[in-house]
Amino acid sequence: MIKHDYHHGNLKEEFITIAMDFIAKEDVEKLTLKVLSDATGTSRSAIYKHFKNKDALIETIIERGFDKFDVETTPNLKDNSKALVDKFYLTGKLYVEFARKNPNLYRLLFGKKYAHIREEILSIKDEDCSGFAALQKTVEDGQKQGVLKKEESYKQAIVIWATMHGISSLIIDGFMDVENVYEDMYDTLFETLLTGLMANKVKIISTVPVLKKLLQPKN
Amino acid sequence: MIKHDYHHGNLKEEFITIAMDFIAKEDVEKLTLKVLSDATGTSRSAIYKHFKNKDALIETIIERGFDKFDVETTPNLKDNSKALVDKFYLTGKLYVEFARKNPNLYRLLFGKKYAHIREEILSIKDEDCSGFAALQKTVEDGQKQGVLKKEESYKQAIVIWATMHGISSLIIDGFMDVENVYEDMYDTLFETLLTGLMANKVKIISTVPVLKKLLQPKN
DNA sequence: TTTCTTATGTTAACATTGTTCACTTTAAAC
DNA sequence: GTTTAAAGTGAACAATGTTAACATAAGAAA
Repeated sequence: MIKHDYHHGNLKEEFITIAMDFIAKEDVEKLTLKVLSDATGTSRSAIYKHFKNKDALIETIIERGFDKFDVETTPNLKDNSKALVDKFYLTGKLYVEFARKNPNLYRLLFGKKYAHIREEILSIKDEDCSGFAALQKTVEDGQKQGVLKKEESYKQAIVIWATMHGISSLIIDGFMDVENVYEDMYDTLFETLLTGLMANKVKIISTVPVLKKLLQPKN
Repeated sequence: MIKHDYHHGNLKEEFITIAMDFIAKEDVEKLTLKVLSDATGTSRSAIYKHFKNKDALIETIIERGFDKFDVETTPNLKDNSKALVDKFYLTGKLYVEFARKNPNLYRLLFGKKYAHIREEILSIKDEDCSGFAALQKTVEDGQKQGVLKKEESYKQAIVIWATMHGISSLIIDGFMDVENVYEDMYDTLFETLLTGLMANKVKIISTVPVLKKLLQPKN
């Protein structure tokens, strides 16, 4: 007679941890209930005592994922000790680096497959707390300071996001072999973006080397 | 005794057609062998007489998909009757519109899930024929004409692609409700991109209204 | 302490998935 | 006309998510 460990303790949290660790290494598609039951030493149906179904676990993963994403990226935007363009530069870099370091999680958060779950989560969350809201607010600050062109802030924010999302996706989905030239690529991308967004006649201050060079007055 | 239609005729091509039609409406993930067998009135294993496995069918779909994509987008880049910036503007627009009209196919072509199949296909195809090569060449033309900044053409091409891929992905993956303001959004995006890429001192000609306005000399 | 209830686990079973295998039928080559 | 290979069939497999009936353990109630 095999002795079973009933009442594992904190099995629910353990499922979540294992799932997140798994996604850190492999694609969400490969995360099966068997993976979870094997890792916890439970049966394949044990999870249903803690989650309604697999999607409910995924939902939790997405929530945690967005928390992690927010913690690693948005604080920069709100750090007013930094020059405005530097905030954009650094936050953008952190964005791309998050995607590079957590490709499977990034795809889970920003891909199509679980869009229905994401939308449910984001509709509940306070919209003003989202990263995009912080981005848009920073764009508005930039316009007030005369650094950015006067334009609908929503549209400018989308342009910035699309740029960062684009380069991140190309990298993690296998279209670029940029392990080495990644920083160089990012600088070119950001220079182009910032140049396109900037207003003309204002002196802009930055402490980021590549931006200093870009922003120094020409002829 | 049921009479079976042995030797269907062109079942292989029919599988491909049905699969492409399916993807035009629903996500690749929902394309099962049962869908194909039901639609053709065959058994679920019939497909194995024409394709090694499901992935082999997907491979064919991806090949056809890239053909379709190339036909609908790249010819513009090679049309030298158009002004250079207009080529970029129009091709970019066609790119985003392709994604909007064929979201499931776009995701299949440019997503991660079947990246291994895509890479196999693209490694066989003549690289110089790819859309990216055409883009890079146009970038080089732009530099020669003094329209674009002198910069590594590869990097500039990546910047353009990332921008278009980013906005396309955001739209089709459910982050923007731009059914109405889509053209407006694209114009803003393109203006920003072009402004960032342009060289300074050259008069640039365009017949696209929004670009005319952008390019007319200021101050 | 004993009993009851509920949370939390188990096993067995199901439909659906892609896939393989032995078999059957048809078309065409000889 | 016979043979052969191409192109279909159905049964079976393992893996998937899921459900249902059952088992156990922990803690509240007696």
